[in-house]
Amino acid sequence: MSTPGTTEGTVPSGHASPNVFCEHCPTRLVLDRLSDKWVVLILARLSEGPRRFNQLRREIEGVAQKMLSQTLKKMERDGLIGRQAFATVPVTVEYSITPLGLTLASKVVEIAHWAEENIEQVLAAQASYDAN
Amino acid sequence: MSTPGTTEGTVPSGHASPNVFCEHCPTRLVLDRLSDKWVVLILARLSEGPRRFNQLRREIEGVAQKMLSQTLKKMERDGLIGRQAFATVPVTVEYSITPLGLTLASKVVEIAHWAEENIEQVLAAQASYDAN
DNA sequence: CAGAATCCGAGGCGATACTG
DNA sequence: CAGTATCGCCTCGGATTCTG
Repeated sequence: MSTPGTTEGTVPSGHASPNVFCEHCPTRLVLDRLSDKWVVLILARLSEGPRRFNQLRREIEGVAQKMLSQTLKKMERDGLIGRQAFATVPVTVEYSITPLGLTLASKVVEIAHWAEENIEQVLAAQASYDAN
Repeated sequence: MSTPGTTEGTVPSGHASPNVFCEHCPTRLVLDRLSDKWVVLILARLSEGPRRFNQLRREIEGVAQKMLSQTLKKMERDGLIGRQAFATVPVTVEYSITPLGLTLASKVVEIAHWAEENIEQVLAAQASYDAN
Protein backbone atom coordinates (compact mmCIF):
# COMPACT_ATOMS: atom_id res chain seq x y z
CA MET A 1 0.00 0.00 0.00
CA SER A 2 1.19 3.51 -0.64
CA THR A 3 2.65 5.46 2.18
CA PRO A 4 0.03 6.69 4.64
CA GLY A 5 -0.38 10.36 5.24
CA THR A 6 0.81 11.48 1.88
CA THR A 7 -1.40 13.44 -0.39
CA GLU A 8 -0.72 12.17 -3.81
CA GLY A 9 -3.13 9.91 -5.54
CA THR A 10 -5.03 12.20 -7.81
CA VAL A 11 -2.82 10.69 -10.43
CA PRO A 12 -3.42 10.80 -14.18
CA SER A 13 -0.78 13.07 -15.63
CA GLY A 14 1.71 13.59 -12.84
CA HIS A 15 1.96 9.93 -11.91
CA ALA A 16 2.20 10.41 -8.23
CA SER A 17 1.86 6.85 -7.04
CA PRO A 18 -1.79 5.81 -6.99
CA ASN A 19 -3.21 5.58 -3.50
CA VAL A 20 -6.55 4.03 -2.68
CA PHE A 21 -6.81 6.03 0.47
CA CYS A 22 -6.78 9.25 -1.44
CA GLU A 23 -10.13 10.76 -2.08
CA HIS A 24 -10.23 11.26 -5.80
CA CYS A 25 -7.68 8.71 -6.82
CA PRO A 26 -8.97 6.62 -9.73
CA THR A 27 -8.04 3.48 -7.89
CA ARG A 28 -11.17 4.03 -5.87
CA LEU A 29 -12.96 3.31 -9.09
CA VAL A 30 -11.76 -0.26 -8.86
CA LEU A 31 -13.16 -0.57 -5.39
CA ASP A 32 -16.39 0.88 -6.65
CA ARG A 33 -16.51 -1.90 -9.22
CA LEU A 34 -16.25 -4.49 -6.52
CA SER A 35 -19.14 -2.72 -4.91
CA ASP A 36 -21.14 -4.38 -7.59
CA LYS A 37 -21.38 -7.69 -5.86
CA TRP A 38 -22.19 -9.12 -9.26
CA VAL A 39 -18.76 -8.22 -10.56
CA VAL A 40 -17.21 -10.61 -8.10
CA LEU A 41 -19.46 -13.46 -9.10
CA ILE A 42 -19.11 -12.81 -12.80
CA LEU A 43 -15.34 -12.70 -12.57
CA ALA A 44 -15.37 -15.97 -10.70
CA ARG A 45 -17.56 -17.65 -13.28
CA LEU A 46 -15.78 -16.35 -16.32
CA SER A 47 -12.41 -17.28 -14.93
CA GLU A 48 -13.59 -20.86 -15.31
CA GLY A 49 -14.28 -20.36 -18.98
CA PRO A 50 -16.39 -18.39 -21.48
CA ARG A 51 -20.11 -18.20 -20.93
CA ARG A 52 -23.14 -17.07 -22.82
CA PHE A 53 -25.53 -14.53 -21.44
CA ASN A 54 -28.32 -16.70 -20.20
CA GLN A 55 -25.84 -19.26 -19.08
CA LEU A 56 -24.36 -16.73 -16.70
CA ARG A 57 -27.82 -15.70 -15.69
CA ARG A 58 -28.59 -19.22 -14.61
CA GLU A 59 -25.29 -19.84 -12.94
CA ILE A 60 -25.48 -16.74 -10.82
CA GLU A 61 -28.63 -17.06 -8.83
CA GLY A 62 -30.61 -14.00 -8.02
CA VAL A 63 -29.19 -11.66 -10.62
CA ALA A 64 -31.73 -9.63 -12.52
CA GLN A 65 -31.20 -9.59 -16.24
CA LYS A 66 -30.89 -5.83 -16.22
CA MET A 67 -28.14 -5.94 -13.64
CA LEU A 68 -26.33 -8.63 -15.53
CA SER A 69 -26.22 -6.85 -18.85
CA GLN A 70 -25.42 -3.57 -17.16
CA THR A 71 -22.59 -5.07 -15.19
CA LEU A 72 -21.17 -6.95 -18.14
CA LYS A 73 -21.08 -3.74 -20.10
CA LYS A 74 -19.17 -1.90 -17.40
CA MET A 75 -16.72 -4.75 -17.07
CA GLU A 76 -16.15 -4.81 -20.77
CA ARG A 77 -15.44 -1.12 -20.68
CA ASP A 78 -12.95 -1.65 -17.90
CA GLY A 79 -11.15 -4.21 -19.99
CA LEU A 80 -11.89 -7.01 -17.57
CA ILE A 81 -13.94 -9.12 -19.92
CA GLY A 82 -14.40 -9.51 -23.64
CA ARG A 83 -17.56 -9.87 -25.65
CA GLN A 84 -17.93 -11.70 -28.91
CA ALA A 85 -21.11 -11.99 -30.94
CA PHE A 86 -21.70 -14.77 -33.44
CA ALA A 87 -24.08 -14.17 -36.31
CA THR A 88 -26.14 -17.26 -35.69
CA VAL A 89 -29.91 -17.27 -35.59
CA PRO A 90 -30.77 -16.40 -32.98
CA VAL A 91 -27.65 -14.48 -32.21
CA THR A 92 -25.13 -16.01 -29.84
CA VAL A 93 -22.98 -13.92 -27.56
CA GLU A 94 -20.05 -15.18 -25.61
CA TYR A 95 -18.36 -13.45 -22.75
CA SER A 96 -14.84 -14.30 -21.72
CA ILE A 97 -12.32 -13.02 -19.28
CA THR A 98 -9.34 -10.97 -20.43
CA PRO A 99 -5.78 -11.45 -19.18
CA LEU A 100 -6.23 -8.33 -17.09
CA GLY A 101 -9.51 -9.57 -15.71
CA LEU A 102 -7.93 -12.87 -14.89
CA THR A 103 -5.37 -11.31 -12.60
CA LEU A 104 -8.13 -9.56 -10.72
CA ALA A 105 -10.27 -12.66 -10.68
CA SER A 106 -7.57 -14.64 -8.95
CA LYS A 107 -7.62 -12.17 -6.10
CA VAL A 108 -11.34 -11.99 -6.01
CA VAL A 109 -11.87 -15.71 -6.01
CA GLU A 110 -9.84 -15.83 -2.86
CA ILE A 111 -12.30 -13.51 -1.24
CA ALA A 112 -15.14 -15.77 -2.26
CA HIS A 113 -13.26 -18.70 -0.81
CA TRP A 114 -12.72 -16.79 2.37
CA ALA A 115 -16.45 -16.14 2.54
CA GLU A 116 -17.27 -19.80 2.14
CA GLU A 117 -14.71 -20.88 4.68
CA ASN A 118 -15.31 -18.30 7.35
CA ILE A 119 -18.99 -17.60 7.13
CA GLU A 120 -19.68 -19.67 10.21
CA GLN A 121 -17.33 -17.61 12.31
CA VAL A 122 -18.93 -14.44 11.06
CA LEU A 123 -22.41 -15.69 11.81
CA ALA A 124 -21.27 -16.77 15.26
CA ALA A 125 -19.75 -13.37 15.91
CA GLN A 126 -22.98 -11.70 14.89
CA ALA A 127 -25.05 -13.93 17.13
CA SER A 128 -22.83 -13.24 20.10
CA TYR A 129 -22.87 -9.51 19.35
CA ASP A 130 -26.63 -9.46 19.09
CA ALA A 131 -27.09 -11.45 22.27
CA ASN A 132 -25.60 -8.46 23.99
CA MET B 1 -15.31 -22.46 -5.25
CA SER B 2 -18.13 -24.86 -4.67
CA THR B 3 -19.25 -27.03 -7.48
CA PRO B 4 -21.23 -25.14 -10.08
CA GLY B 5 -24.73 -26.16 -10.81
CA THR B 6 -25.49 -27.60 -7.44
CA THR B 7 -28.25 -26.16 -5.39
CA GLU B 8 -27.03 -26.22 -1.85
CA GLY B 9 -25.91 -23.08 -0.20
CA THR B 10 -28.87 -22.03 1.85
CA VAL B 11 -26.86 -23.44 4.68
CA PRO B 12 -27.55 -22.80 8.35
CA SER B 13 -28.76 -26.05 9.80
CA GLY B 14 -28.04 -28.67 7.22
CA HIS B 15 -24.50 -27.54 6.47
CA ALA B 16 -24.65 -28.07 2.78
CA SER B 17 -21.39 -26.53 1.67
CA PRO B 18 -21.70 -22.77 1.45
CA ASN B 19 -21.80 -21.49 -2.10
CA VAL B 20 -21.51 -17.83 -3.01
CA PHE B 21 -23.34 -18.41 -6.22
CA CYS B 22 -26.42 -19.55 -4.40
CA GLU B 23 -29.03 -16.94 -3.94
CA HIS B 24 -29.68 -16.91 -0.24
CA CYS B 25 -26.43 -18.33 0.96
CA PRO B 26 -25.10 -16.29 3.85
CA THR B 27 -21.74 -16.08 2.17
CA ARG B 28 -23.29 -13.41 0.01
CA LEU B 29 -23.40 -11.39 3.15
CA VAL B 30 -19.63 -11.23 3.07
CA LEU B 31 -19.68 -9.94 -0.46
CA ASP B 32 -22.23 -7.39 0.62
CA ARG B 33 -19.77 -6.20 3.23
CA LEU B 34 -17.19 -5.58 0.58
CA SER B 35 -19.84 -3.55 -1.15
CA ASP B 36 -19.10 -1.05 1.52
CA LYS B 37 -16.01 0.28 -0.10
CA TRP B 38 -15.14 1.68 3.31
CA VAL B 39 -14.79 -1.82 4.69
CA VAL B 40 -11.91 -2.46 2.36
CA LEU B 41 -10.11 0.70 3.34
CA ILE B 42 -10.73 0.24 7.05
CA LEU B 43 -9.46 -3.31 6.97
CA ALA B 44 -6.36 -2.16 5.17
CA ARG B 45 -5.68 0.55 7.69
CA LEU B 46 -6.35 -1.50 10.78
CA SER B 47 -4.24 -4.34 9.54
CA GLU B 48 -1.32 -1.95 9.95
CA GLY B 49 -2.17 -1.37 13.57
CA PRO B 50 -4.85 -0.05 15.94
CA ARG B 51 -6.35 3.33 15.22
CA ARG B 52 -8.54 5.80 16.98
CA PHE B 53 -11.73 7.08 15.46
CA ASN B 54 -10.65 10.43 14.14
CA GLN B 55 -7.33 9.02 13.20
CA LEU B 56 -9.07 6.65 10.82
CA ARG B 57 -11.24 9.48 9.64
CA ARG B 58 -8.20 11.45 8.62
CA GLU B 59 -6.37 8.51 7.09
CA ILE B 60 -9.28 7.53 4.90
CA GLU B 61 -10.03 10.51 2.80
CA GLY B 62 -13.56 11.24 1.84
CA VAL B 63 -15.34 9.16 4.42
CA ALA B 64 -18.22 10.86 6.16
CA GLN B 65 -18.13 10.40 9.89
CA LYS B 66 -21.55 8.84 9.86
CA MET B 67 -20.40 6.23 7.37
CA LEU B 68 -17.30 5.56 9.38
CA SER B 69 -19.05 4.90 12.68
CA GLN B 70 -21.76 2.95 10.93
CA THR B 71 -19.28 0.79 9.09
CA LEU B 72 -17.13 0.22 12.15
CA LYS B 73 -20.16 -0.99 14.03
CA LYS B 74 -21.08 -3.48 11.33
CA MET B 75 -17.54 -4.76 11.17
CA GLU B 76 -17.43 -5.16 14.92
CA ARG B 77 -20.62 -7.14 14.74
CA ASP B 78 -19.11 -9.36 12.09
CA GLY B 79 -16.17 -10.06 14.33
CA LEU B 80 -13.73 -8.43 11.95
CA ILE B 81 -12.58 -5.70 14.25
CA GLY B 82 -12.51 -5.03 17.98
CA ARG B 83 -13.37 -1.89 19.85
CA GLN B 84 -11.89 -0.82 23.15
CA ALA B 85 -12.84 2.31 25.05
CA PHE B 86 -10.55 3.93 27.59
CA ALA B 87 -12.06 6.01 30.36
CA THR B 88 -9.87 9.01 29.75
CA VAL B 89 -11.18 12.55 29.49
CA PRO B 90 -12.21 12.97 26.84
CA VAL B 91 -12.87 9.35 26.13
CA THR B 92 -10.45 7.46 23.91
CA VAL B 93 -11.57 4.64 21.66
CA GLU B 94 -9.28 2.31 19.86
CA TYR B 95 -10.20 0.04 17.01
CA SER B 96 -8.12 -2.95 16.16
CA ILE B 97 -8.33 -5.84 13.79
CA THR B 98 -9.22 -9.32 15.01
CA PRO B 99 -7.47 -12.51 13.93
CA LEU B 100 -10.46 -13.27 11.76
CA GLY B 101 -10.41 -9.80 10.27
CA LEU B 102 -6.74 -10.11 9.60
CA THR B 103 -7.21 -13.14 7.40
CA LEU B 104 -9.75 -11.24 5.35
CA ALA B 105 -7.60 -8.14 5.32
CA SER B 106 -4.73 -9.99 3.76
CA LYS B 107 -6.94 -10.91 0.83
CA VAL B 108 -8.46 -7.50 0.61
CA VAL B 109 -5.18 -5.67 0.69
CA GLU B 110 -4.20 -7.57 -2.40
CA ILE B 111 -7.20 -6.14 -4.16
CA ALA B 112 -6.14 -2.67 -3.17
CA HIS B 113 -2.68 -3.41 -4.49
CA TRP B 114 -4.14 -4.69 -7.68
CA ALA B 115 -6.08 -1.46 -8.02
CA GLU B 116 -2.98 0.63 -7.56
CA GLU B 117 -0.95 -1.44 -9.95
CA ASN B 118 -3.46 -1.89 -12.74
CA ILE B 119 -5.42 1.31 -12.68
CA GLU B 120 -3.60 2.60 -15.73
CA GLN B 121 -4.60 -0.38 -17.79
CA VAL B 122 -8.19 0.02 -16.70
CA LEU B 123 -8.23 3.70 -17.55
CA ALA B 124 -6.68 2.93 -20.91
CA ALA B 125 -9.28 0.27 -21.62
CA GLN B 126 -12.03 2.72 -20.78
CA ALA B 127 -10.59 5.37 -23.03
CA SER B 128 -10.33 2.97 -25.93
CA TYR B 129 -13.84 1.70 -25.30
CA ASP B 130 -15.26 5.20 -25.19
CA ALA B 131 -13.41 6.24 -28.33
CA ASN B 132 -15.62 3.74 -30.10
C1' DC C 1 -31.37 -15.80 -27.37
C1' DA C 2 -29.56 -11.39 -25.92
C1' DG C 3 -30.71 -7.46 -24.75
C1' DA C 4 -32.98 -2.25 -24.23
C1' DA C 5 -36.44 0.65 -21.92
C1' DT C 6 -39.32 2.06 -18.26
C1' DC C 7 -41.21 2.35 -13.75
C1' DC C 8 -40.52 2.65 -9.03
C1' DG C 9 -39.49 1.77 -4.12
C1' DA C 10 -35.94 0.98 -0.57
C1' DG C 11 -31.96 2.50 1.23
C1' DG C 12 -27.04 4.04 0.71
C1' DC C 13 -24.73 7.94 1.72
C1' DG C 14 -23.49 12.74 2.44
C1' DA C 15 -24.24 17.33 4.95
C1' DT C 16 -25.46 19.39 8.99
C1' DA C 17 -26.42 19.89 13.78
C1' DC C 18 -26.26 18.30 18.52
C1' DT C 19 -24.28 15.53 22.86
C1' DG C 20 -21.50 13.45 26.78
C1' DC D 1 -12.79 13.11 21.17
C1' DA D 2 -16.20 9.93 19.73
C1' DG D 3 -19.99 9.59 18.52
C1' DT D 4 -25.82 10.02 17.66
C1' DA D 5 -29.85 12.11 15.19
C1' DT D 6 -32.21 13.94 11.35
C1' DC D 7 -33.07 15.22 6.60
C1' DG D 8 -33.06 14.62 1.86
C1' DC D 9 -30.93 13.50 -2.59
C1' DC D 10 -30.12 10.19 -5.69
C1' DT D 11 -28.50 5.90 -7.05
C1' DC D 12 -29.00 0.92 -6.88
C1' DG D 13 -31.38 -2.61 -8.29
C1' DG D 14 -35.66 -5.56 -8.87
C1' DA D 15 -39.97 -6.45 -11.73
C1' DT D 16 -42.02 -5.97 -15.95
C1' DT D 17 -42.58 -5.22 -20.78
C1' DC D 18 -40.95 -4.98 -25.48
C1' DT D 19 -37.54 -5.94 -29.59
C1' DG D 20 -34.34 -7.83 -33.41
